[in-house]
Order: sequence, then C-alpha cells, then structure tokens
Amino acid sequence: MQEASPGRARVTIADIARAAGVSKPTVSRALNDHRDVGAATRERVREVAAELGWFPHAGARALRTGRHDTIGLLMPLTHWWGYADIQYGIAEETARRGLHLLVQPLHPGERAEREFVTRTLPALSIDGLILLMPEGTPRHVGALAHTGPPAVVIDDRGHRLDLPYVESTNRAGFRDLVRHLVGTGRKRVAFAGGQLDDAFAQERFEGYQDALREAGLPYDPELTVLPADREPTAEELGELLAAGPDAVAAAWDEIAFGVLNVAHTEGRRVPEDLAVAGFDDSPIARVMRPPLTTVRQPFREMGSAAVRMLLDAIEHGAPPAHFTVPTELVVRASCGAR
Amino acid sequence: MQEASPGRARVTIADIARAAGVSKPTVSRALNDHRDVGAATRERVREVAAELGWFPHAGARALRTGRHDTIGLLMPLTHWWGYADIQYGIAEETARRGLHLLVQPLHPGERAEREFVTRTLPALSIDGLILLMPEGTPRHVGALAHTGPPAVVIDDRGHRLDLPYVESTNRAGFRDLVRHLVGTGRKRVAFAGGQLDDAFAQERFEGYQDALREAGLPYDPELTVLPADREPTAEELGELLAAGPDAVAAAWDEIAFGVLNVAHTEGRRVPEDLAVAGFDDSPIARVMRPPLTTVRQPFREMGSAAVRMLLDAIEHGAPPAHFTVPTELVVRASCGAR
DNA sequence: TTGTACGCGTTATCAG
DNA sequence: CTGATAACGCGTACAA
Repeated sequence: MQEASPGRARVTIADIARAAGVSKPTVSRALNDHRDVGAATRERVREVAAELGWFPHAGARALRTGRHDTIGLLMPLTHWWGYADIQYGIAEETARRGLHLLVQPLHPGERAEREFVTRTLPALSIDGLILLMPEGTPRHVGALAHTGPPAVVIDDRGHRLDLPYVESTNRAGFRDLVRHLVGTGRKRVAFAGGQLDDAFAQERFEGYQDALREAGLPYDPELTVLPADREPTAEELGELLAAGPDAVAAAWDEIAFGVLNVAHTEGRRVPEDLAVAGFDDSPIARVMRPPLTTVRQPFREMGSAAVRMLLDAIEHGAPPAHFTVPTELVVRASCGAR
Repeated sequence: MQEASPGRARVTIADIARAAGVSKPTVSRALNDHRDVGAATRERVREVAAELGWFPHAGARALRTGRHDTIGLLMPLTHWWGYADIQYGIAEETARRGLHLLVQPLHPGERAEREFVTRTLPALSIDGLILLMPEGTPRHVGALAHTGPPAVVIDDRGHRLDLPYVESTNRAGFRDLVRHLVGTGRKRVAFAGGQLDDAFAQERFEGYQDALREAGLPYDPELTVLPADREPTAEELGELLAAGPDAVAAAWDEIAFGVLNVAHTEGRRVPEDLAVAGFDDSPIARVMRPPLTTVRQPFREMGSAAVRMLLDAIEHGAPPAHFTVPTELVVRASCGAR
C-alpha cells in the first residue's frame, strides 16, 4: 500500500454498508441505479455514501465489469490548432457523457507504430480508441481493426483501413469555394496547392476541377502550382500570378497568406485586382489583410461525431460506417463579395 | 463480463504460472524485476509471458498497489496553439516514462470547478495532477492542495495557490526584448498591451518599464495602449503610432500583427521607420511580413518540467517548489537588426 | 426486495 | 529463492 500521506483510508462500499445497516450488494445496487432496490433504502444508502465521501474505484470496477469508462485518443505530437480543436470536440463529448479521455502521443515511424500496437495498446485501460491520423497514415495501426478494442478513425482520407471513420467534405467544400468565386464574376481562377501526396490537398484539387468543369471554364495548367511535398514558395506564387489569374484559391489558409503577401509586394490590389481564398478557417484567417474568405472545417464536430460513433460500436456493436461532417463557406473581404 | 467479441479470454499470470510450472507470485516477481528471483526462472517466465501474449491489467494492478501509472492534465477547452504545445511537452515526457496521460477539460465557472474538485477529481485513476491554468485561475481548485493527489500548476502567475508551479520568465523576457530594441538605437519604444487583468500582460508591461528605466529612457504614457479587457483596436493602434514611436513592443504576437497592418495602411515602413516586436513566437510570427522579432515561450519545456516536478512530489514527497524556464529572444527582420 | 458467496487479476506477506 | 494464502474494491449469480 502507498499510505504516503497519512490521509484517512479509502471509503469503500463495505463502509457504507456498515453505516447504513445493509449489505454490500445492496449498496452497490443502490449506487448503480438498479431497479430492484427499495426507494427508501436507495435514498439512505446514497445519503450515507455522500456523507462518508465515497467515490468509486475505477480500477476495481474495471476489474469486475471489464469496462473502463475511458476512451483513448491516439494523436500525433503537434501543436497544430486543428488537432487541438478536434481534441476539444472529443473532450467535450466524453466529459458530457462522464467518460474519461486518455491521450496517447503517436511517434512517427514504423518501429514506433508497431511498438504501440503490440505493447502499449493492449495494456491501455480503455473501452475504445480514436485514431487521429496525420497524412502518411500509420499502416501498421491497421492491424487494430481486428485485434484491438473498437476504433474510429478521423481523417482517414485514403480509406485504407477497414474501420469506421469520420471525414469532412474536402472535395465538395472546395468546389463550393471555387463556385463562389466564379459566381462573383471571376473567370481565371488559379489553384495554389501543396503536398499532393497528402490526400487532403488531392481532394481539394479535385474539388477545384469539379467547379471549373461545372462552370464550363477550361482547366489551365499555368494557373496551378502544385509542389509535391511542401507549400509553394514566394517565387512559385509569383510565377502563378504572372499567368494572370483574377482569383486564387489556396489549398489551405497559410498558402493564401503567402499569396496575399506576394500580391501586396507586386502591388496587386486584393480583392479589386485579385480575389484570394483559403481553406480551413484557421485562427489567422480573420486577421489577415484583407480578412480571408475561406471554408470552415468542422473540427469540433468531427471530434464529437467520432466519440458518438465509437460509443455506438462499443455499446451496440455497430458495424464499420462512416460519417461526413459538412464544411461551411465563410465569406470575408478577400474575395470581394462584400 | 463483456465477452462481446468472441476473442480469446484474457491471458493472466495464472496462465503463465501454469505454463511455466511455477506459482503466481513468482511470475509476478519475474515480470516486475524483483531481485529475489532466479535468473533462469525469470527468463523462462518472460519467454512464456511473451509467447502467450500477456499484458498487465492496469485496473487490477491499481487495485492492489494503489498506483495507476497515470497522470491527469486539467486544461481549459481551447484550441490555442500554446496549450497544445504544453500538452505536447507533457505527453512526450509521460510517454518517455511509460506513464499514461488522462486529459480532463476544465469548464469555466465556479460551479463547474467545484463540481470537478468534489466529484470528478476523486474518482480519477491518477497518481498526480497537472493544472494548466488560464487567467482568471480557478480558485476552488486550490482546495486540491491538501485534499487531492499531488498537483503541479503551470502558469500560476498570481502565485495564489500553495502548490508547486512552473513558470517562464515573462518579465525578464520582455525586458530583454525591449533592451534589444533600445540596443539597436530606438529611442521611443511604445508598448501595445491588452487584458491587464491578466497577469501575463501585467508582467510584460513591468518588463517594458524595467528596460526603459535601465536605459534611462522616460516612461511616456502616450506611448502605451493598455485596453483592460481585450486587444487594442486598429483605431487605438493608430493613435499610438500618431504619438511618434520608432518602435512598438507588443504584449503578444497577434497584437504585433495588428501593428504591422496599421503601419502598412499608414505607409510606415517596417523596420526602417518603425521597429515591431511581439512575444510568444507563435506559428504566425515567422510568416508575417516582415518576419516578426519576438520572444519564444518554452512551452514544451514547461510541460516536461511540470511532469518531472510532479513525479518528484509523487515519488519522493518533494515539497512545493517552483521552476522557471527561460524565454529566448528570437531576432527576425521586423526589428531591423538584420 | 435483500443477503450470501464468490471471483475479476494482481501483488504483499509470510513461511519454508 | 519460491510457494501458499490473502486481500485490494466492486458487481453478479443465486438463494432467501
């Protein structure tokens, strides 16, 4: 035993039973809202429990029931606001349901992934797992599907795993964005992308092409910059602007910020000469000059949806499904629509 | 029992004992690196355990030992990158030590705080708690000090609680920043603050005054903007610039961004006409135009330091102490020093 | 509606 | 160095 601090010993249901003059099982039933307990007994037991300051021992309960009332979150080590926002949504939903949230950092690399799945995961006191997967998704974690606890994936753009997942409307959201630009009279809409090995950017690029097709506008390769493994540089953005677009849709807000900077340097007025738009609605979007038109990613909602799906799988054995949370166009000054 | 999925039943040390031809206690000792176990026995037990795919049941272990190998993190619901970075540091350190991290969102308000301390906290399966306290620190959580598990506070600027805490050098860091501006020849350094009820901004303001005093420069109220409960507006920043500063030190990076915007609108060149600097080294600092000189907050280090302090308190009963992590001046183009 | 008896998986104690 | 025994706190058969 620890007994480090000389604090009084733990209060157990045995103590309550003694004080209330009933047996342990009766206390347990009263405390767990079982129906077959006398109303008067239940009340008395609860009063005594509160008086004695009893609280359940999660470990003992888990040992007996096999449930931990805890869900795990496997997430990359990052300080990107988007993942923090997803965690926000998850934490809010778990707290609302009286569940605990155990956060496990995911170290990159095959070795670390395998280590996690084979050694760390099985020993976790959790009822289910949410996988927050960055691009370059851990493939070994896929083994989870059939060996570990119920799991739900957020952002599995590649759909490589046979697991339920939550996604947002990247492609349709980007299409809506470009559609909006076209709707305000822009004819030469450029696309500034990046990291096309990333399925996110890929889907957004497809949404861009969808919108062009839909509007009967030609796809002009000169109006796209697509560095495969990074964001476009200022030089690349300069070349893009040299091709004469009247609007630039960026794959995410930070790229749009770069576009604004280059446009400013070259003396192009935004939005008069050039409309600029981004994607994600990051915290910096609203403070850009001019404030950036963008598409809000429903990160919090994705988090809470993942929790709900996971509980469905845990409690009702729901089969692998997927849930799509819609993005939302946010019109600000940079596109000239207002 | 759950037995939901027809997966094989859990492997316990009893299974290992049977397979290895020894008793349960011996298996336990072998698996826990007790000294009084024969080397050969230990090896054999370990091999069998690996072969059978055994892993410990955390709940059962906690029930017996009173330890959970888990620490709790109480943090506000936010997506601010700074808190995410602190969590990064905490998660990295706990993972390194084989500990688990249980994240508890802190809902604002006295009622929710009291609820947390009296109902949620006692039932958590944790050995210690890290309190990530936003401004307007929960006072009721202070009751933790003597009733709950060992706790460590991060960012308790007011030092109101009798708990160990981790802080960074806000005041000295800001003094260094202003000292740097003065060192490059600026004579009229302005301060753009905000939320002075917040101890952070207060300390930075004091650092600003320290540097002026040290340099023998007068404190001119016209060169400060100090909105009490928010960030300065563009109009307020315009008035500040009208007072003719040759440098502006902002209490945090986002304010500096606003200064850059206003300076640009008014046609002032940065850094030629006006040096601008911020504080925090947020992700947007390096992409501003020009890139922002600022002071890096050692968030990750603060997180890992908090874990170490907490473990000290848990394992060795270390008395309440405090630990200060130094900030670091980051010189970029906006101050003209290079 | 309530009580008796037991076991979940693990480790501490003690005897050998 | 090892084994027998008991106990951690709780919930669930089953019997009353």
